[in-house]
Amino acid sequence: MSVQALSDKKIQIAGQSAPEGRALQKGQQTKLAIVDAALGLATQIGLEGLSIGVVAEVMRMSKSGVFAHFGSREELQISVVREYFQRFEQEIFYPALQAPRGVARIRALFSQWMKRVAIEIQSGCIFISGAVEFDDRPGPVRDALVSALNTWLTAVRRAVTQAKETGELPADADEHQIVFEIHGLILAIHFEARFLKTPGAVERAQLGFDHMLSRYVIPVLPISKAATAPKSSKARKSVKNTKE
Amino acid sequence: MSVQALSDKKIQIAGQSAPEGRALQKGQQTKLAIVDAALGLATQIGLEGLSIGVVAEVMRMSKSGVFAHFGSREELQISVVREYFQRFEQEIFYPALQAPRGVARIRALFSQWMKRVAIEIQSGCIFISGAVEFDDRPGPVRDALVSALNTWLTAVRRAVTQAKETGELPADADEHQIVFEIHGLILAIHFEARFLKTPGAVERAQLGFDHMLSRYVIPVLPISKAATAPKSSKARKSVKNTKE
DNA sequence: CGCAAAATAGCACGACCGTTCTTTTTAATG
DNA sequence: CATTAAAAAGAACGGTCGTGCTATTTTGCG
Repeated sequence: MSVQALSDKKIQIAGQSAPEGRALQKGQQTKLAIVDAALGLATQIGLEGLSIGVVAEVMRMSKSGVFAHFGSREELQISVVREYFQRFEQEIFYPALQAPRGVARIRALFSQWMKRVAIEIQSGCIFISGAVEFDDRPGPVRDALVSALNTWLTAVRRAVTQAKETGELPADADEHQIVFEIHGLILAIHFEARFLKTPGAVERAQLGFDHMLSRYVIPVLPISKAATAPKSSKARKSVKNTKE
Repeated sequence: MSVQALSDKKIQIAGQSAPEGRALQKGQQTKLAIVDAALGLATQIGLEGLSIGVVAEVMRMSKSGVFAHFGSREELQISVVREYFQRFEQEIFYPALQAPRGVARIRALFSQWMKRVAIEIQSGCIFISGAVEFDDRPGPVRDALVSALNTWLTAVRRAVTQAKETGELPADADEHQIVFEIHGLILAIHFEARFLKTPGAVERAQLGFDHMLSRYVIPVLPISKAATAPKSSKARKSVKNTKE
């Protein structure tokens, strides 16, 4: 059975419960456990450092046992990227949605992001290590990484756009520029704290963020703070398309 | 002969010309060529991706022929890091020294740095990829990277300090904070341009830099622009300790 | 040229890698 | 409980890796 066929089977199973009504608890269950273990490893040693042998060792399984769940190492890596993104969503994006639209939500997003980064100073970030590892290595893993990153950055950009709509940020503010600078601060934390072990990186990023925002935020409230632009809002889901 | 003994011999040769007056042109010459080839490879595939076999292939040499020059892969990696740093100095730091002390030199440093980064969008930066690869992998390679990076960042920080001394930046400006933000912009270029292939990253970094500087720069000149603080200046060399 | 040392090549080793094929064990259903 | 498919293990493959040996070639000097 080829890798393609194996992959198709997985999709089929996941797609419509089971081919002949069979339950399939154990398989999916251990697969999730493998991805979890692989994710833990990948944050430390990177996606490229991830080897089936090491994952099998951690899982106390045979190499072929692990392999059978994915059909290829690449598929395992992609599963890890997807899982990482989901947790990213869960831990950063959704909590920030509780803050009201506008600058408050931008602050919440940055705050949550930094909270996560502070943890990742010890464990590492797959998006950052993956970006370096797959800089110029085309393929599905790179595609998965780019897709996840773009989705995330787009979500942050949308929060900035909303702050323009609420009137807290000037209409000519460039959301791409703002997110670019925010991203830079996050990357600098990783670099200085995780690699150089320089203390105070998180505080410096926070300071840089405050400086940057204060450059944009309109101090006096225009007409009414609650006068948000209504705008059309289609049904949305996940980070990519969100209701709120 | 052990790796240690081999390494000692190299040091001895490099240290005092030759053990018995022998000339050693060819060896050093090909060694430099190997490092050059390895550097070119490392910028693309990273220091970890660097294998003696691939280097040998590029050099049209045997693996053992390449190996003999370094005694270990690690030593080859360290040589690459050192060479990269020297070129970094040469292409960014020294040209920027032609600008007068103060904000002008900070601008020159950032400009040269960005010019280099713009090229590295295609080729890659060993400092960035190395930082990710050796995040939490102790050893001499990591040490070499950290040392080079700290030297460089310290040099940039010193330029900021000088701008405070010339009175162009306020005395309470935090050079570490400023360099942190500059570094973030550079990292964001790499991420967005090299990985995400987002256009306009260089321009965004330049804009972010201008914004940041304009937040600090004192618009009206205090007393006299030429009234620089004399300060004690010991003899200096290289990026680490520079006369000018 | 001839000779010694340096530079390079050749070869083999043990280790780990991803993957394939075959066999055994486990799990879920009738 | 028996049956059957899923899940996991086992073994082997070709490959690349860094490295250690030994042999050969090349280099530079008397």
